[in-house]
Amino acid sequence: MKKKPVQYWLMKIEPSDVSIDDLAARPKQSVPWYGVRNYQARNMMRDDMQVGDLVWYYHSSCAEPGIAGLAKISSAPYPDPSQFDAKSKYYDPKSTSDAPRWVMVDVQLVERWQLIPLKWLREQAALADLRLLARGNRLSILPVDAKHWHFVEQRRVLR
DNA sequence: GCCAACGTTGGC
DNA sequence: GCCAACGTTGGC
Repeated sequence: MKKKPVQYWLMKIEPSDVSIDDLAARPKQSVPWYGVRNYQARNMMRDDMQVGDLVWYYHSSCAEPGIAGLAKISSAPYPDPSQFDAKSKYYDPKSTSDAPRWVMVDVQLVERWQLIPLKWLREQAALADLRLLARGNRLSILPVDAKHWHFVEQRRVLR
């Protein structure tokens, strides 16, 4: 595949599953992003992500939703083994090893941040069209525009 | 191909 | 726990 310039992503995870502190404590500070069962999110991992792309590690479904830190894509896409595990809640009986339906990537910690609350993001006029903030957004993986990325990069430490 | 029913997400 | 929004499923 042709190498693209670095791209930016937001990936949601429940901190009760793997919080940023859990990530920091893991071997290689890396986590396999298993369990995605949404075609749009899968397609982004399979077709668009490149090793080295940067990621906002986002805590969702918790008391303080927000961006918990910076991570990066640390592997090419590969089949998600949980789709073949009949005991897994992510088991997909329609998927075969010849034609795996679900893929995943590895995500590695770059830097823990002081949490950037969702509430703060919503207050920034420059982020008005950030996809995370769009009404009814439920996708667990979202692309982030460079302009939004850089805005947060400049402002997050000045809050 | 339509669309109602259902399950899930995720903020509050 | 509530509920709006959305994706998926399956009957027709």
